[in-house]
Amino acid sequence: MSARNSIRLVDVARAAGVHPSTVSRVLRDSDRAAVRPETRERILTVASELRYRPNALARGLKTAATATFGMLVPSLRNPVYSEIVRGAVADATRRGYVIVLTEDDSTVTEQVWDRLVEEGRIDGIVVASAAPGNPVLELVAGSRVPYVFANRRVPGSGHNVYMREEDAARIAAEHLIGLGHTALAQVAGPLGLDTAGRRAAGFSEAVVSAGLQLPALVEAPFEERGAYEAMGRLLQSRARPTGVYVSNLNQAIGALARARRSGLRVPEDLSLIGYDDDPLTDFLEVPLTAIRMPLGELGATAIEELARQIDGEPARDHEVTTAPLLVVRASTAAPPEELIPATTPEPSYAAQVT
Amino acid sequence: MSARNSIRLVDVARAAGVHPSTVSRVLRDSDRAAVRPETRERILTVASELRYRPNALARGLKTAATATFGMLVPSLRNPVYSEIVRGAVADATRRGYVIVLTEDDSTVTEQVWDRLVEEGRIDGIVVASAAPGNPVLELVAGSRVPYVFANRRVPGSGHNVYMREEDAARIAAEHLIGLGHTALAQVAGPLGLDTAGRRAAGFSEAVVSAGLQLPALVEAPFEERGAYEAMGRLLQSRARPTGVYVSNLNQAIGALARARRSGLRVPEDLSLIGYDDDPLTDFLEVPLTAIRMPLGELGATAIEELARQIDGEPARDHEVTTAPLLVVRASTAAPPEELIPATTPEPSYAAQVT
DNA sequence: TCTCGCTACGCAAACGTTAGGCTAAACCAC
DNA sequence: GTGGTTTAGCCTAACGTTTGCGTAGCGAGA
Repeated sequence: MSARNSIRLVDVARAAGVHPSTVSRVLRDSDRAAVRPETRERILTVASELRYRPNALARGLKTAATATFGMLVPSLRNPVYSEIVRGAVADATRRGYVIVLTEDDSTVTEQVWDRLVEEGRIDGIVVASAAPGNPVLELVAGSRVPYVFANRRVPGSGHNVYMREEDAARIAAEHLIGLGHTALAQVAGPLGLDTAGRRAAGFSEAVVSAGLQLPALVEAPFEERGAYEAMGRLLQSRARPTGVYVSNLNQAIGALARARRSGLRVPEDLSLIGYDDDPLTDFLEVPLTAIRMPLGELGATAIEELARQIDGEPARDHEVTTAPLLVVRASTAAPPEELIPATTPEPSYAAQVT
Repeated sequence: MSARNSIRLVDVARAAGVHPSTVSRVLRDSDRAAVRPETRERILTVASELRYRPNALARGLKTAATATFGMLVPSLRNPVYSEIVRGAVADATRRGYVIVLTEDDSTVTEQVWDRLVEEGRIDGIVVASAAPGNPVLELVAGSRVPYVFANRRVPGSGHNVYMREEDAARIAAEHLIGLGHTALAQVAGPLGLDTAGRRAAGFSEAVVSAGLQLPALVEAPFEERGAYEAMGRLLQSRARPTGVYVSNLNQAIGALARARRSGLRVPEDLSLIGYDDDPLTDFLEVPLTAIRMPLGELGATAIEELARQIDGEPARDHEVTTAPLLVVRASTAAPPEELIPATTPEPSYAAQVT
């Protein structure tokens, strides 16, 4: 048992000449408790003079609330999740919560879940690592801790906080179409992942509803090498696309590398539009036109929904409605053949050029 | 007070027909307690059948230990800190700890400190955001929670976990010198920061001890724009350098942009070597030769030192001795004039080419 | 004067563990 | 058979809060 140094409630009570319960009431109930203003004042000043801080464990034990949230992310290497975490941490801090963060690499999922949820360390949990087959799905179902699936939805769960992936894909499609491209394709992420699936569907739908052919789609893992190979397949196909939407930053980088190695100039021969904006993309070999998503807001909204559930409100889905932002850089331009239709106006969503 | 659903110690005790304290002893003391193997077995099976998990708050209240560490990082946007956090989280998980993560943006430092330390939520804290004037320095001094300064040292604290920044800078210097450069310079970070200062000193020292002139040094903040301008100043100086060491990834990117805009070819006219490796640097306009640091190990070592302090051992400094790794890419080459000395061998540290 | 109803606080029992001390039985040697 | 030592497990008091309930004291109405 380590050193117990700090001031306790009873110390404040003694110093103020009242019973501990009165101190607790003054400190908790704000001004609803029946206590003389004079007494209240005395307690308050004594508490602050002694620099009293309530012990979180004792309080938590009594109230069954820890003021702590858990958060599971698939990887901190991915700046997308760093940004979501930032938003969540900031919002949690504002609300008086702290966040326990773990990388959910599935070798430790269950162990970490026990430690956080079953041992009562947290009041709620943000799961950003949901994917088909992840054991966390069963764990969530078998418990009654407040929870939220962030970014990656779990269909039917009613606990999803997500962004407008389809909109993002549509904006990408419209950007390419607006530039005059008609031969479009996409490098998609693993379609089993909710986000990847929605981006892919959104892109296809936007292209088709513009009257163009269903764009070719190649599925690839969310990293450079997979997209490099996927891009290779796209470029070898008979109907070589002039505009390609790539579903993730790392993929975009791999795709860019492949285009270069195929001797294609970007954007002169091939337009590339990516997803997941990052400051670094400004400095790529070809600065990447990309869609910037409201990631911080996603994280904050996840926390907000947890707070709602803790307030006793029923869980619900949240769509983060802040519009995805088209950031036009150098990787997109008109297609090589001059096929630009006369009256295809640039769409009217917000666009920022950096 | 929210729902109390889970199995408690007394439930296990009742089911096993023993006193709660016996259950506690069996579960805690492993095999040192005086309890019949038969009884122990019964308790163990009952506990696991009921899926008993001890309540962390109650246990923590009693033992004054939370199995939780706090961690303060300056920014999660910086992948360097993401990587340190990854290492720390992984090691903490292995040791049975969880990590509460916060971005220390100094508007909330004190509030977060109170919440974590003064309210007794954590057993120790990793401070990766130490910088002169940061209020956390006083808070640490005024408390007796176990703590570690990671990455950025606080001189004289005896609680530092840090990497061989000087070595990294020396390796960079030797690489440039080995290529034949004699006109060297560096873009340094804010010299008040421990890491930046050591990198700068290490570079200068290595250059001077190779018999070359003290290299020019320009100080700039750790971001693209500052380095862009710093690089401008370097390039305008009379003795324009042919080899430049840049102290941080973002700075390197800014420096690269500036070189390009000055019409200089990298590496033909100017060699650039950076710090802080990142997968993305492979795909920059000019893939960046850089020094890769053992960031994950740094994070893990910080946790290890916290564990040591908790075991009652006196705090001490740790140098992460894993050698910085030179990753040679395309941004460094021999200087434009053929001045390569005949017998300057490439230094013998580990080098990886990607 | 007696009750009633406030006001302002005290009392004590929790919350779920852990750990020091104790006791009863069993064992051993004499 | 007695006394001393183990062995195996129970009893109880914490850890620092919160909170339902109890109750003095007081003024007011009858």
